Amino acid sequence: MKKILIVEDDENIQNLLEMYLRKAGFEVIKACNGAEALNKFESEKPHLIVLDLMLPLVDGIEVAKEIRKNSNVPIIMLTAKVEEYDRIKGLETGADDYVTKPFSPKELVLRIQNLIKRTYPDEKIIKFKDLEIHPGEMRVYQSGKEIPLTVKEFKILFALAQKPGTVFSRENIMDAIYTEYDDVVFDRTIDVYIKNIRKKLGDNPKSPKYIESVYGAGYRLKK
Amino acid sequence: MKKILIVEDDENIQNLLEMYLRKAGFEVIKACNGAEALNKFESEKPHLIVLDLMLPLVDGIEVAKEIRKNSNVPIIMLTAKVEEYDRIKGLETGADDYVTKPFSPKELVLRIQNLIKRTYPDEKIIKFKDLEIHPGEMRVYQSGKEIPLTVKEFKILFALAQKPGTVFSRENIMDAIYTEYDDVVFDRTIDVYIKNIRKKLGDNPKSPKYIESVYGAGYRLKK
DNA sequence: CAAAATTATGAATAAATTTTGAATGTAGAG
DNA sequence: CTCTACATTCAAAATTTATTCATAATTTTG
Repeated sequence: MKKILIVEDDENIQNLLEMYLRKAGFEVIKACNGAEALNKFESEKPHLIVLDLMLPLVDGIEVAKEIRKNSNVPIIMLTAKVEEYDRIKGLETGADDYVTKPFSPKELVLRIQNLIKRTYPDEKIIKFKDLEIHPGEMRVYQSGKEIPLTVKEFKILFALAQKPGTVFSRENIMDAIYTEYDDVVFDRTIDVYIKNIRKKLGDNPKSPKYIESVYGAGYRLKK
Repeated sequence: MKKILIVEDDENIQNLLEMYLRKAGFEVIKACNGAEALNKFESEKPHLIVLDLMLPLVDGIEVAKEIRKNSNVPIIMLTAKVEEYDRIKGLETGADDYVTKPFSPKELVLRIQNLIKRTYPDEKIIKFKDLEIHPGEMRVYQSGKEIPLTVKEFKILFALAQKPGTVFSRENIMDAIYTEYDDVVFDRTIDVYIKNIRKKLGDNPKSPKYIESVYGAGYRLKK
């Protein structure tokens, strides 16, 4: 989960942004002037900074420069007017992107997401024995050959692969599969998923290569 | 290579500009009145328009307004005199920049290059199998032949093509299509777009060449 | 070893998702 | 205003997946 630092003295904008960003799944930290921004930057180490150009006391550009001395954290600059944008557009301000007020929160969120995605390249491919698990593609490859899994099957294998060797109870596994609470499913359903995954991977419960049954406890990947 | 539409009734200026622009690596289209300008704009989809304010029959401002109804293509307005510039400078004319006659062709070329750079930051043609996706022109070519897509269809295909192989949820896709937050659309609308894109590309959901359905998750381009 | 508990599995059924053709809504062009 | 293109919704059909169930197999325990 990515941390965003909002540096903005207008409390309304601050709160608006916070709301949208939280909704988009980000953790939010706030600062309302340059000094505070630098402090929070040091202590919280955010993954991205949204920085108002016009700040009390210290200019946003100065803040950006200061941060750039130690870090390449992506910075999105908020500018109040188009003229301001024109003023700075030629400058080396250290910002990675600009958004002009008034802005659409949705657009800002999109830009943030893009920049985050660009800066912190993707989810990691998990390798386990001859398996490759690609979360983005929702695909599993076995010795390079794709094994088509359903979404639930994929999620289970993915969950188990987070910690090979660790036992996952059926309840653990259900938590990984179901996003909603109300979806109560019979315990043994998991067994069927496991059976199907094993079948597709050519695995055998008696002498498993991948998925071990742990009697009375659950399942785990065999290390 | 960027296409510039010159709308100018003075043939000397037309030719002068054409020469300079070609030399600077642009493709040049010409029109000598408003009606022709609008036609060429439709058919040629230029990346930038140089528009004379004084035109026979229809005023340049009217042409600009007309174009602005459908497009944000950058427009540079040519004005004959400083007084004229004063007359229009406060108006919302839809122009992005103004150049006063007599002008130095070099300066105009510079301004065009700037505006192009600002408008089309790093436009890259995406190639995917036998498809070519041109973001600037909003066009898709299949084995060199243009496949006419609507704006939304184009945006979806473009979004998917950013990361072939990666699954895009319907929500992801909607984010790519809709810029405003309030524009909430029924989930299944995406399915219909996909259907239409497939139809136009001659793709088949059962054994897709391009767009794969991922049951329970979304869509992705088949790598 | 036998009883009890747990897991494995094939098959049946239920549920969910996708595909599609058609209907409806909407805005712009002529 | 009508015509057209596009966006959107709707609903039925086709497809795929999720879940349950019954029974067999296996493991644990005493």
